[in-house]
Amino acid sequence: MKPSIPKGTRDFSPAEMQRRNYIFETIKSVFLLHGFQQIETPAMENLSVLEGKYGEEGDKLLFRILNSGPVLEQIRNSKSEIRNADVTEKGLRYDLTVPFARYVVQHRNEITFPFKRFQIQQVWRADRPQKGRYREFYQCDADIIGSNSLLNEVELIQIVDKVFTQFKIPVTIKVNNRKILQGIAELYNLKEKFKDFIIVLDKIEKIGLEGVENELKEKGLTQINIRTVLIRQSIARGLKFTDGSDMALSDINNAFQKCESEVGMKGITEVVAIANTVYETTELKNSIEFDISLARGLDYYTGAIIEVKAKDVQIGSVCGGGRYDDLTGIFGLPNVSGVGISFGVDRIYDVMEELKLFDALQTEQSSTEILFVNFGEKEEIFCLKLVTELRSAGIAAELYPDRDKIKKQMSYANDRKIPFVALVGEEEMKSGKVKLKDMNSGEEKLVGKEQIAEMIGKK
RNA sequence: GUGGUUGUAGCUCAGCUGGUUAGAGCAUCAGAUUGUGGUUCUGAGGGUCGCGGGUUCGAACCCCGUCAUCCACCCCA
Repeated sequence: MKPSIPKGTRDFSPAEMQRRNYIFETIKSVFLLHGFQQIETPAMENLSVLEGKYGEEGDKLLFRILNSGPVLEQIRNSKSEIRNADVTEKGLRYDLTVPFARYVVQHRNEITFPFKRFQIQQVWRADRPQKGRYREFYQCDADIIGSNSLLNEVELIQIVDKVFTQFKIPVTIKVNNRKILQGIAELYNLKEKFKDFIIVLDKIEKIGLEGVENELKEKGLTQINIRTVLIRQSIARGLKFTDGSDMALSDINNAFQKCESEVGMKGITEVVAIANTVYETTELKNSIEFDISLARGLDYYTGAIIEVKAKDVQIGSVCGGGRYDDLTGIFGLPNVSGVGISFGVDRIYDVMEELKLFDALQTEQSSTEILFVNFGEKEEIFCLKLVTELRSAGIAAELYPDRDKIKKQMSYANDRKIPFVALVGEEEMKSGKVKLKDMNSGEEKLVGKEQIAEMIGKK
């Protein structure tokens, strides 16, 4: 049998893990710096928790877990009708936000609000794999729940900027607001079909405003309306703006005002407030861009939405998030608003590799600083004592476990990029010295055991 | 779910218009070097050519099917 792993999953070898850990640790340290607390939730959730939270497409991409045990046999043998719930009642988590909402409701009495939590775990999607798209991948989420303040949005933007600055990945932070999109939907008389509408609007960059309107018409989604004239001008002019210019925004705001779209105006106010606070308080290293076509597919967003795209790398977004006003409501805890962002570690990895950002990082070296060559029974005991001493002094040391040829043991040290090798044979044991070899220079020196730490630059 | 790409040694690939024992580099192992790696030299092992069927005197190569892979659409981290 040829061994293989499921479609869209990957093994991570030591070299990759070192790089991945660097990414995890960097993100984690920024989260901690901002006062977030870590939690974990189970890989699987009850389907009732997951279903209907991610839109129609999301439901299709849920990994469902087959019920185990006698149930399966029963189903196979039964001639009666099989209900969905008999076959599967659990699913792998699709993101970290929905399980978090479930967690908050379940633990509401233990939580002090506003609750700032972060979570670093895998999620699974039954998508077709392709570039930058996997069926199992990690998300690093930071959410603030139980606070309506827009300062939270500001903080998330700061975190995003900080993280990608540390990675040296140039990014564009795109922002928009679902309330603005709702406002536009109102002007187009599309209030009822909001979901369909934003999916079409999302394509504006590819097919243009006219393309969007044509597609809306084709789908019978729009009615000709004087208001549309007003809004289409504003949209066309305000597709994007960067770095604080709010010209285009005020344009759209005017349209909202004339048409009395309260949500729309609220959305504009929020975007402007967030932008102003960011610019007043923070020197961003990356550019922030208002993009009216930014929609995001997840159903639960209601306010600010954020998406981060790496410049010069085509890979979709590396980070995304937004505000959800009533995600906990479905689980029985209404009126709790939250905002969050999610970093896609696997895509960040791909981007860093493409931009050759790992080259500058020392990720190849083994953690072991010194290897003791194994010469035989007596030497083993002698060396093991030394190894133990070195370890208690905080030096990563190991003894080669088998009495293999020296050549093989040296190759082992070399392959693992262990910088020092200690050779202790009969002669050395007699003299109480250790022959220390620097693997980079090839130099060898006889030293006393108390000098080892010094020699390998640990003192 | 729709469209396309590619499947040859552990890895990366070559293999002419179908023609005899299917090759290379890297990796592995052994030796040159019985207390020394990374360099060099010598040698060795390793392949149902994704799988199944068909055409043919003859198929890695052509045809059909199937599976896998990667890429694009959709959607997304």
